[in-house]
Amino acid sequence: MARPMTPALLELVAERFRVLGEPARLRLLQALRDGPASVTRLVTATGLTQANVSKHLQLLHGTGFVTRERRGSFVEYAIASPDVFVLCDVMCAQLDDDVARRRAALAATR
Amino acid sequence: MARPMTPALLELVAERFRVLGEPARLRLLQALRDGPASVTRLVTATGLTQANVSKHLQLLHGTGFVTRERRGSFVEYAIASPDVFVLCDVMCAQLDDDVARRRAALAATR
DNA sequence: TGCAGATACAACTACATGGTCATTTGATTG
DNA sequence: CAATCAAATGACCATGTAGTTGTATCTGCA
Repeated sequence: MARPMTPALLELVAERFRVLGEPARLRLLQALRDGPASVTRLVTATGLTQANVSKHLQLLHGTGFVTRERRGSFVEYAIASPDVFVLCDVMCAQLDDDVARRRAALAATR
Repeated sequence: MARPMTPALLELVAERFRVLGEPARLRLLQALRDGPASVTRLVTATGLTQANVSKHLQLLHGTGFVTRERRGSFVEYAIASPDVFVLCDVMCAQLDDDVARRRAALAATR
């Protein structure tokens, strides 16, 4: 956030965070970590319904988190950039820190 | 995302992304970047209503993004860890990349 | 104790969105 | 062209939540 950060820019950033703020979409990204996959492949991998997966993929693709490519009658989706996982890793680290902090705070009151 | 990533863990990560997926909350974090501030200070800084700011701060505090401390009759909120801004920076970078990619794709079809 | 400012909270409305179902579009093959 | 499989789309419902309004709680002070 080094730049001016206009409301419009802020909304764009928020939108991207919101896209990652859904367990189903995180599962899809996680599934794609092993490599590109078709929709049906992702359906079986995640246990979600086809329509549901398709919708989430539209969002992920619309925000540029995944790429889309036709392969015959299939459509292959793939991680656009490994940076997504950096975000997830930072989140996980913060999560751990937060848990530790809570535990410490709890211990202090005991 | 190096760990097992159970559904419960995934939900926790998603929750944190969702908290950052709101322009109002990003504005609050941005305002806190200059240092700790009371609720009223944040109200004037952001132009949001008091109740609204209070609610958002509850969420940010509940997820550990900000700390809370009473100072007399005021309550001072502060950034819990600068890591939040790392997340925002990565998002901004991805945003730029995505824009560039779109521009390139557009140019290719021209 | 009573008042005033600061913050939190509850109830409510409006809107966005996740999930499902049914249908449609697109591509392959016979 | 007909049949079939893959993927996308539209309609719909249910839920979550941002924002507002009004009120309650808490603190400091006269």
